[in-house]
Amino acid sequence: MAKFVLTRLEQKAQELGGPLRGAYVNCRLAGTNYRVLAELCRAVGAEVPFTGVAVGELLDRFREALSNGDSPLLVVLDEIDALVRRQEDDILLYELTRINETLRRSWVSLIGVSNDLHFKEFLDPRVLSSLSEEEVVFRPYLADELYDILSDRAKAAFRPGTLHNATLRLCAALAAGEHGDARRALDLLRVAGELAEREGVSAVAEEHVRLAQQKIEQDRVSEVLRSLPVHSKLLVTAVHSLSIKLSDGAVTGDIYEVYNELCSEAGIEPLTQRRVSTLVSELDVLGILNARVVSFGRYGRTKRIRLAASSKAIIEVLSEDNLVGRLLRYVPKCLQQRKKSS
DNA sequence: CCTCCACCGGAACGTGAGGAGT
DNA sequence: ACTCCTCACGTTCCGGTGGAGG
Repeated sequence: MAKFVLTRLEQKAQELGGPLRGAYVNCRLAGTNYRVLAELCRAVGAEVPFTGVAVGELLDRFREALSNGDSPLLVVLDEIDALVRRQEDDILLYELTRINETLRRSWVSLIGVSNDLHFKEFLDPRVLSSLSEEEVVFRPYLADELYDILSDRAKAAFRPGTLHNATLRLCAALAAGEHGDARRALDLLRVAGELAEREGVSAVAEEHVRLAQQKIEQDRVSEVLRSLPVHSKLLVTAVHSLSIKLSDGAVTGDIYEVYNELCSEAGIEPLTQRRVSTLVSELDVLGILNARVVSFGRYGRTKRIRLAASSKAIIEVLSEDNLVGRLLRYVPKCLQQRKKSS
């Protein structure tokens, strides 16, 4: 969205004869200060390597490339909160807000986009004050608005009569229920359309939308599972094999034990429990696992971990991996012992 | 009310890969 | 060839903690 406005703005500026350059960076995707800055450099035509140069050096190059051109630069930092979160190192934002003091012919405008309304609390006060901030809050789309957007697009993409009103309403309602994300609603409609087409039916029904929703989620999960590093795959395998016996979720200790067994079975050096703990948290965020801190009082405090992805998807995707695949049917020793003792 | 379990999760630090500049 | 950068991924160390049981 911000991207779209940015290109429109550039066009408009062109028409009016006041050149304007735009740079769009998604901070969460970029990941670090360095890479955000590197993208900004590229946007103004300075070639930089993806690693290897000091941040200060990048800043110099950025500054130089800017003062060579004489059109102002509009910088859009999407998901800017990702940049601010890891405290202490908001040098980049600080420098950006002060960069105009050293430029003569051009200047920089900064737009930060964030879904988190409170991210400003984490900002360095110096940054906050020099950002003569103007705040615009967009609320998420409501179902009705999504419906309007959808039916507008649908006119172009679907033949008349192939799309029921109720179908559109459902797409809009489902997407509004999540985060009011228009892209999500459009995806839903597109996939539902594809499903109906594959079935050879003439109209997209509500049922297709529900199927589409499932399919989108399944595809996402499979994709994530596939691209996981070995240790994470082993962890998922461990949780999976434990979930068969322990219906109400295993705890960190159990999982780490099984994970260790799997590692020696695969001939891999196991990671520390601390490391495993953060991997589990990451898998939680990705929606593969479900980890919740629980306390058993006297008997300690730990995380209860269970599968969030379907067992079917896990077996399907992980058997593609020839190292992890053959461990899927492995029955952990500690489970056998437990069966005897109970 | 205090203890103490079984971990949690922050912080600092180490290592090796990928690359620039000289 | 050598020094200097960043980043990803791990390890080590350690203070913190909810609540059952004494």
